[in-house]
Amino acid sequence: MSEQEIFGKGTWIDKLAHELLEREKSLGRNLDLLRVESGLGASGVPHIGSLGDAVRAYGVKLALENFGYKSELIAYSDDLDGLRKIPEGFPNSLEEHLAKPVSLIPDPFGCHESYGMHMSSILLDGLDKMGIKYEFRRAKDTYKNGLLKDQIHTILQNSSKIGDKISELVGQEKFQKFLPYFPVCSNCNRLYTAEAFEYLADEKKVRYKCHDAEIGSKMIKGCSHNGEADITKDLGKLAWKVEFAARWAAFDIRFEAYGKDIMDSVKVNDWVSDEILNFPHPHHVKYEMFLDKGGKKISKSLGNVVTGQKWMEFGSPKSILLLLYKRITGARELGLEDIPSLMNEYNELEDIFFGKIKVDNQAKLLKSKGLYEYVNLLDPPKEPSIHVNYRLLVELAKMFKEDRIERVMKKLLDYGVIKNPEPQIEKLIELAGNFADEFDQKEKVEIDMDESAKKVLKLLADALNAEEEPEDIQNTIYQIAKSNDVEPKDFFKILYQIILGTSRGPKIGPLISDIGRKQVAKTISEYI
RNA sequence: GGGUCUAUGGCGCAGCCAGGUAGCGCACCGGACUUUUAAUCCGGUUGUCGUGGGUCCGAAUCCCACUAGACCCGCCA
Repeated sequence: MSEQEIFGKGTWIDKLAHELLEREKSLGRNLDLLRVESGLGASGVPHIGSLGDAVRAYGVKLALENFGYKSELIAYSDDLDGLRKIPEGFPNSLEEHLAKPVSLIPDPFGCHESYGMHMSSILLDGLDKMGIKYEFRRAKDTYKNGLLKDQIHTILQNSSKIGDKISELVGQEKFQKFLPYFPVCSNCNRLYTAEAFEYLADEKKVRYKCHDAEIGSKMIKGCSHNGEADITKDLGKLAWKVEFAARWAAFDIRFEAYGKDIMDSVKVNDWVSDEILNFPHPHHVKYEMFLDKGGKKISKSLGNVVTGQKWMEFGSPKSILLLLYKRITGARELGLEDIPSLMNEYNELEDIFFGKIKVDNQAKLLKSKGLYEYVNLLDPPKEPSIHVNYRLLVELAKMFKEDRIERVMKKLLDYGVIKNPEPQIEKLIELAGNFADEFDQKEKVEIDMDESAKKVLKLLADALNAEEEPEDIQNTIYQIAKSNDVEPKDFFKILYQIILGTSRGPKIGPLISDIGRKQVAKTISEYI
């Protein structure tokens, strides 16, 4: 690393921003405002990967600002995207809206103006909760207001050249025959069924015919309508192979990250941007998809979505930011079970940042500190927060289901983990508690009990209910079992099953007094 | 057909992108505590970093080739 220069805060984000700046300088472009873009996608439930695209773009914006340039993040919702599949958990009534742009489909939950806005707002809400600032734009307004009209015009005039290039670059021959523009059929409101076959350049209109089309594995009926669409104001959209390019040129975008699944589209769009629209394409970075634990791509229409909202039930917003900023390369299998280690890793980074943990390697020290700053959106706290190991919290939360916050807090004070009950710890207990409830729901164990065991349980319940606190609960249990010819070993097992739902657990005497002996007595009596 | 990623103790992974003492969790072993088990705490063992070359004072890390697996694209977005 000696001959390697280190940029900014030493993370991949800084390196990327540096590359971007070098490129812009060599292109000789105006550097007054460097726009970065993130696409949102409004047809499926936005998962952590969609969030990642925007969060990382925002990171680049921060890095650019840190280098002294003005930058802004455009969050672009493609709400003219047609609905192709009904996502898991959505009503089948959506069937009639298949192939329609998502912004023209009513919100099945009735809380937003359209299906598309419902989906987008889930993502925007996630971004808001993480403190990401953005400028929101949407496809519907973009096309309606004719913001892309010049680019569409140029693209359609060059459509045969583009069609040939697409065929050459990615082997798709479709656009040698049809225009890379999908009008929304003015008669039935459907996209994709209307095939554009001629561009009337003087009038800026495309002629189309609405016919049956295969979307996914489904046949969508067209309405046979013959129509013309005005590209300056009617609804319709460019095919993806050329749409990015039009947007980049129109919005003056200098950076956009992309997932590897759309690599080919980006390749084509870069060419269109450079050669047809005469706008040097934005700088890119490619990232791998997040996979679920089985190695499958997280799909918006499958049930394996991890949304930001779901994540934040268990982990802090910073744990997501850490996940997304720690690296960008490499395929990653991701699940909610990764939250505990990320929560702890954040604490470790904070300790490094505040010098509580020594790191010898200077480059690594810089990088860790830099990462911590990015996770805090380059506005790190002045004081370290109070650290409590997340796994410990989960263990404690498993024990206390009632009055959880209060009881776990008391334990933490007893253990000397914290000195005072703080509101921020309450929040942590809440998160860890949710985690414990979600992942520790052991299937109701069939408890194997004979009559003598029940008798002993009854005796124990009575003892626990007595006004006088038994001196030594552990010993009391042992004695009761022994004097009634029940193996203490088996009896302990039964108690763990009743109290914790497992066949083993922490030492039972203290456990019972922690939970409250009357509470335990009550629980036990339900089994007698 | 095109492309990308992955390969690191028994298992699951981090470290690689900007080279400098190979790390973590689980498992395992020992100890402490325990009137049982477990939990907890302390300590410990476990590695030719997929194969072969190259660059370098120095490679898990960078470059090239190869092998195996996974995924994406070749509908649409």
